[in-house]
Amino acid sequence: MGSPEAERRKQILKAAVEVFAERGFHRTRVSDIAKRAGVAYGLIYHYFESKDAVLSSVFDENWAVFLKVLKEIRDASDKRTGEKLAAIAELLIDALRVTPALIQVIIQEISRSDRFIEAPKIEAFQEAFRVVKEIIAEGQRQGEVEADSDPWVMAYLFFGAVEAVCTGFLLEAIPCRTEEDAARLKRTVTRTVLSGMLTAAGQEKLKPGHVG
Amino acid sequence: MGSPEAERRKQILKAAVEVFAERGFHRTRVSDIAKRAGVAYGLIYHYFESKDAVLSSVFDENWAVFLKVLKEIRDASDKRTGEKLAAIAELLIDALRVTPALIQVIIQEISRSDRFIEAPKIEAFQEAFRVVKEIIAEGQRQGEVEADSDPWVMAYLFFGAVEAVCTGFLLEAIPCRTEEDAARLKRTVTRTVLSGMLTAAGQEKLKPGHVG
DNA sequence: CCCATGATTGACTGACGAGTCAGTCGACGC
DNA sequence: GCGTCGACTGACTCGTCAGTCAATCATGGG
Repeated sequence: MGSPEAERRKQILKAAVEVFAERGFHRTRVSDIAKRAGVAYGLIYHYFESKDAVLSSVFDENWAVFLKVLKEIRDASDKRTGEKLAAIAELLIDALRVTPALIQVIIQEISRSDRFIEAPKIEAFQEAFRVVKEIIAEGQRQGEVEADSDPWVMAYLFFGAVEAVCTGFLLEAIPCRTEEDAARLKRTVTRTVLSGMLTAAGQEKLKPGHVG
Repeated sequence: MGSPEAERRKQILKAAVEVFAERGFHRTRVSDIAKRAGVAYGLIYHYFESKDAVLSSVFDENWAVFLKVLKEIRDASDKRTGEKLAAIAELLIDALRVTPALIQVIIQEISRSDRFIEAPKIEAFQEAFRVVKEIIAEGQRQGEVEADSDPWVMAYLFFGAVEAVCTGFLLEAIPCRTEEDAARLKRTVTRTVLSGMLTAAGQEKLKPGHVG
């Protein structure tokens, strides 16, 4: 369970994610976070430098985990390119169903928003894109991905498509409550996005359902 | 050129788009807009109800134009599904090159951001998605688009992919300064995204370069 | 039992910036 | 010339938080 200090910290971050998702970062007051977490106003400043730092921590700590998994997928030698990309899409769709508020905060308050333009967050985002680009570029070398498209652009297309689905879900335009919803969504996303990127060779031997 | 009043209004909106793109909506003060437009602070309030109303006008007026073109594309009886979707992608990529600041503001400050969750903007966005969905659904009826994927989800995938490319450009990760850049980008986007959605039949007779 | 250390509290302050408004200026009709 | 009307000005007001800090409480060690 970690030290009681670490628990308090988590408790505050959890509350912050909730209220950020509900009202947006700018409209939530620090007092809202404190109220939701059941702690005094001032305590927030015992654990965090500023309101911005709270949002930053939400992002940094979760994005690091995401990046780690992303790199594991990239380096999995037993997976083909299509499977790797499908795994990423599935990872994100699962995350969406399990922790929608967190995904919403990351999408709405960080990837988007003026804050975006700020320094180290861009770098963190780019790193994820870079990993996807590397998977795609490797796939091109293996003849599994269309060779004459820019892997950077494809990486953006891939991420963007998945992100849009997340947004659609958050807007309640795309249902994804149940396992079945999620499975169907994964199938549509992987089939549509991947079959546009993979060559015929790249589509062989994929698990049924991934493409086709 | 319109009445001098209308010109003043445009002048303020133009300045607003510029500073919103540079600093983000929340970080720009009304005085920044006034300074950039070369008018007095108070004049902003002669033409607009509030700072929010300025952003709202930026969106409303430009989105209406976009929607109009979108519907024309949908209703063009001389175009096949693939061509229609390609036309939309090309429209957006051109807009990106011609008015990057405007696109940035629409993406960052409206489609994203907490503001999003607010009332009539969602509806406006959904309307665009709906038009794309209608194009796709019609394509499915014609046998030009994969029949067993949800047209809504595909519409989101399509838009999201294009939007991500715009974001990549704004981040300077994807170059799109010259005509050649734009042409290459259009080709990659249409080829990748469309070939994932279209059936073999739907890919026949497309202009070379669109898919393939 | 007492003190020290650090978590915890919440009333308070100070800055910032949206929106107001009393007044100026220039054009135009009479 | 003179008055009116509306564009235009920018100093000021006023609410809203982010962030501070002095005081309190819980603990564990001596």
